[in-house]
Amino acid sequence: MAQTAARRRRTEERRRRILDAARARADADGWDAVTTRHLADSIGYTQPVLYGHFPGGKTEIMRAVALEGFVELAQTCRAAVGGNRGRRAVEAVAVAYLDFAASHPALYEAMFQLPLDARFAQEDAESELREGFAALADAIGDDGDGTVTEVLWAAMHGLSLLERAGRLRAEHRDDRVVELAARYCR
Amino acid sequence: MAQTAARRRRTEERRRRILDAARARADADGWDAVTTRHLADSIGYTQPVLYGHFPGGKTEIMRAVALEGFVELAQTCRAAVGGNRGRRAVEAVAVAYLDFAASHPALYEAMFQLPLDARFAQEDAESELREGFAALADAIGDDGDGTVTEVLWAAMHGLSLLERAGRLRAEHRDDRVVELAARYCR
DNA sequence: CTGTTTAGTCTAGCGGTGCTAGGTTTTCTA
DNA sequence: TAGAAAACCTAGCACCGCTAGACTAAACAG
Repeated sequence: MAQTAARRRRTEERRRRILDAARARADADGWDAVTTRHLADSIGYTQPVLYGHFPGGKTEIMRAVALEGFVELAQTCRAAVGGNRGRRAVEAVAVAYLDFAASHPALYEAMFQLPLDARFAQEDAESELREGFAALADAIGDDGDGTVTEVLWAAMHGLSLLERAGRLRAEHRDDRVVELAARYCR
Repeated sequence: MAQTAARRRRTEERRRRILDAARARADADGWDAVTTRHLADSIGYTQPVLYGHFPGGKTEIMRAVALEGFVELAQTCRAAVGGNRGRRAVEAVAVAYLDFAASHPALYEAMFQLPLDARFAQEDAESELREGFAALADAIGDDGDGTVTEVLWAAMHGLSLLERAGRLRAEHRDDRVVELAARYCR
């Protein structure tokens, strides 16, 4: 039985290594470069071992990475709001959000862009996602039905993606944040 | 020489069929379902023929489709603005933009999400993209340096993507448009 | 009309992908 | 220590984007 626990520990540890390897490779070279063969190589095993940990294959691995991303993003947004209120809060959360997306491109991509199962958001990630949403709503003091928060979220999401795609002028990033905050405080 | 013209016409026609087939298949089943083999089949030729028309392969085909999308989107936005001014103009353009993205998902994906060459936007599509951007700027009467227009564009872009991903409440779509227009008129 | 060049097209194949069936080895249990 | 169970690997499937080289049809020159 003691060995069983050790085994479980090893399993858990290897699961971690798979996710870390996937995330590292994805951040470096994009998700296309994350292949099951490379992933298996990087943990010192062969392909089928991956499927013991993630029966759903590459898709499930990406899902697991994305899920961690939702947790981190919600925490990041909460921390950014801190004691700020009104315009300051919106600016802080916007900066934090854009920084997060910019500094973890592959993670953000897994969270929002990859064709993961559509029902994904409604299950595991739902609570994490809602937590992040609530952080946003608090930041702008949304006391309505959440419509304003949805629009703010969409704006930050769009800014993240267009910035990364190089379609917005990088030198105007701060201006955009200011502009955004001015239009969404209260 | 007359035959040469006929040949060119046939070439042009086949190029059209390739693009149409790609776009149709992509809209139906996503870009992953657009394979060079299926594409060749659907025009009645074999794979290498595609590379005679698009030496860059699948990527170049997607690029060509995306380019047409930029033209259509710019026209759509211009038409939507029409004689409207202020808040009405923003609402009209937002509705048109979101409708466009929703009704041509694969086209929109090719335009903004697929990992096409980064320098893509700076070349062919630049003028079309700028045209669409100008239409937006006009709609909101942006007389500044374009920062506001960038933020509005990002908001619409984000709304499009989050809506399609099923992460916004579909029944609140009109509310979001109203909210958006209220915050970006003037 | 004939021979030659050129353009168009196909066959076959490369290296890569995600994924898996089935046999082998290692580890744990009794 | 013998047998059961878990862990792991080999080998292979069907598919992907893409291309070299052979073949055929059309255009041209004499």
